[in-house]
Amino acid sequence: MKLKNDFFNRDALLVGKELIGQYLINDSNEGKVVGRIVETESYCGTDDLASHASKDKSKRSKPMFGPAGHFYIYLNYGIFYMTNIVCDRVDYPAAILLRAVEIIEGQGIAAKRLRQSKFVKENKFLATGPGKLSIAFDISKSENDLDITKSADFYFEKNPKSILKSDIIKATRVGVDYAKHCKEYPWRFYLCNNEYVSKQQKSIG
DNA sequence: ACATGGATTCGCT
DNA sequence: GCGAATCCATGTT
Repeated sequence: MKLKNDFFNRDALLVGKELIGQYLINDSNEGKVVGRIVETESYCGTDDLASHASKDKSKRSKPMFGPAGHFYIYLNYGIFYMTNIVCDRVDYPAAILLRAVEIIEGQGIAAKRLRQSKFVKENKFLATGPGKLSIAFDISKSENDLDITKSADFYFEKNPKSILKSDIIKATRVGVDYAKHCKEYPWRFYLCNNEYVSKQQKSIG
């Protein structure tokens, strides 16, 4: 069952947590790539100094202020695209960064895409980090602001098998040392003992 | 116009 | 734990 607007149109921390275990799907003409989400980070509000929206609405962060269920895609380090899914109500900036998935279908397609990026090493870890995830799912700036509740190419599907609450680890977000007190926020979620979670794992219980 | 720096990844120490 | 690769968006002249 596809996840619809009502799933995403809620508090970003709740959505970030509940996205763990759900499926991200890219249905392309090359074939289908399916990933089980194992790591996310929430960014929300203008008070969150780690969020692009903290400097108020700019041309870049505009999708974060729009309706839930749209992609927010941007280029980082001049190299990697970051894939976010907008949540919560219109005019309240909130999004979930998809940091890692375990690819369970279409590994060959994902591997082929990754091979074309000279910054990614080829191995079985196809989407263990936000940059690699975007390449594996062929997500780039043309997908920015795409409504994934309407798109036939990109969508989320509910995993009928739910994840134990105790298997979801809370942690601090990665790469936001500049964000003053906000860098301590436990707004990162990942699946306990899963080898496809990206490497940095400072759990805070 | 120009300067700045980053929601990363990999490889080496 | 640290540095390099790399380039766009943003903020500042």
